[in-house]
Order: sequence, then C-alpha cells, then structure tokens
Amino acid sequence: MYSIGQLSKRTGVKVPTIRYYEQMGLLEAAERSDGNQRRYSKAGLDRLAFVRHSRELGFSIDDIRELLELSAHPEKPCGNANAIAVRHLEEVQDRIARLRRLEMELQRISACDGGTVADCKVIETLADHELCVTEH
Amino acid sequence: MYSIGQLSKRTGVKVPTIRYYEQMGLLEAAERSDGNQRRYSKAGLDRLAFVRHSRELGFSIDDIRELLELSAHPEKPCGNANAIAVRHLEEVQDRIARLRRLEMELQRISACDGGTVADCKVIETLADHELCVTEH
DNA sequence: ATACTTGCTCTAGTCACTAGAGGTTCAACC
DNA sequence: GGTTGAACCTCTAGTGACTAGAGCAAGTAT
Repeated sequence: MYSIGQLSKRTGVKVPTIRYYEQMGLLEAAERSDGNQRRYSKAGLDRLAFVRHSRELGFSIDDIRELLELSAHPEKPCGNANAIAVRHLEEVQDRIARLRRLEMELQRISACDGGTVADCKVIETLADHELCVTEH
Repeated sequence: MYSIGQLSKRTGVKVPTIRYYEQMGLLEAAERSDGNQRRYSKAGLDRLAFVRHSRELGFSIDDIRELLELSAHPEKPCGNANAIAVRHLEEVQDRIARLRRLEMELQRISACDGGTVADCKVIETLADHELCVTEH
C-alpha cells in the first residue's frame, strides 16, 4: 500500500495532479485509511504509470480515458486504440510542420545586427507580414 | 474609421479576441462613437496587425507587450527585441525536438496489425515505458 | 506529548481565448 | 420617420491540464 506521496515519488506525477486525475475519472477512487487518506495498491501504481506515459506522449485526458477503457478489455479488437494513436500522430506531424516554418521565420528575423529598433528586423517583420518568406 | 467588425475582417482577428487584446493592454482603448461603440483608425489597424502577426509566430501576450513597447521607441537599441526572438526560437526548436521523438514513438506503436487489444502495441507500450525506444 | 511532515478539501489562478446571456446602437430600406 | 436586422456593448463563465494557496486533519518520529 502506498500513500499518495509515495505514489508521486514512484511515478514522478505530482500529488495534486494525481488527485486531479482521480477527479477526471482516469484513476479509480482510491481506498482510504481510517483517517481518510488515499491508499494505493500495485494496480493503482500501474494505472497511474499508464496515464503518465500517455500524457508524456501527448494524449489528451479524453483519449486516455478511452485507451484505459480499451486496456481493460483485452479481448476486444484494438482498432480504436490504433485510430486514436494515428489521429494523434497526424496532429503531431502537423504541429511539427507548422513549428518548422515558424523556426525558419524566427531564425531569419533574429539575425539582427544590434543597431536600434528603427532598423531591427524583428520589429520590422512583425509589423509587416509581407516580409515573411513562409506562409502562416 | 473602422468598426470592430471591419477591423476583424481586415485582420482576421475575431471580434471577441480584439476586445480581449484591448483588455490585456495590447491595444489602446479605442475611441468610441456617440453610442459607445469602438472606432479604429489606421494606426489601430496596424497595431492589431502587429499583434496578430506576433501571435501567429507564437509570441506570448507578455512578449508582445514588450515588443510593442520597443516598436514605439525606434531610437532605442534593439537588443531586447532580438533577445525575445532568440529565446522564443530556442523554445520552438526545443518543442520541435520533443515532438519529433514523440512522432517516432507514435509511428512505431501505431503500426498495429488489427488484432485484439491483448496484442495491441499501442496499449502495450503505454502500459510499459520500458518498451519505448526514445526517452521522454 | 510534541513537533513536523504529509495529507485532506475547496477555491481560485494560469493562458489565450471562446461562448452565451441580455441588452443597445447602427445602417439601410420603405 | 419608422422599422427591421445585423452588429455592437458588457459581463460572466467555460476550455485543458494542471498549479497554488488557505485552513485544517492525520500520520510519524522522538
């Protein structure tokens, strides 16, 4: 049996975040001690690790709820889990593409020679979208 | 003179967002018509364009406040503007790097063969961080 | 018994908006 | 000049995924 603090140390998830996950329905309501403190079993630890890992991979709370539901039914077809992952992958690829265009633009405009604001490329470019080389 | 709706159409910034920017101090409080509606000059339009463009490039509201302050003083050295841009560029590059690792992982785990959850790579990988090939 | 840490609930704050309620003003047409 | 209907106003609350703080209770070590 772990206290919430021990669970936090073992998973690297902060204590208030664990309580938040419980509130969001990602973790089952934990058993309680006589003094009303949360007590977790190994199963609780595993579940939190699953949630944490999913969050690290950028899945939303709603996605994780669904993935947890699926993982509780190993006999079902896994099409949904895959669909969630693929959809998320596409979002990630999209974000990367946009960030790379942004990176180019920032790289270009921050090559400033240290003069005054009057001839600063950063300010100038922000004021006039036409100066951009990529569309965004 | 533009109404808030005309400003919105010209800049592509939604009406409530314009009011929000004013509240955040990015836009000066606009002049008002007899009936208390906002009226904008060309200067207001330019300023909103600057804000919009900065947001598109991912600068925070606080960053933009500072950039606007700088752009109002063209005689000052532009070191700060450049520092803001460079810092932001680094953040962007960092986000790209993390997303790319994430992309690799998602690509790997979503190559699932359509069986049951029991042998689904997505679920399996989420449950066990050890199965990951990149650190995150 | 006494500290001291850890835990509890509840509320509110973060960021950059977005949505909605409930009411007012503007512009155009007849 | 009157009437419609779109656009405007303010204010409050919601989003996602937490984070911070208040004020108190429980657990633990000495």
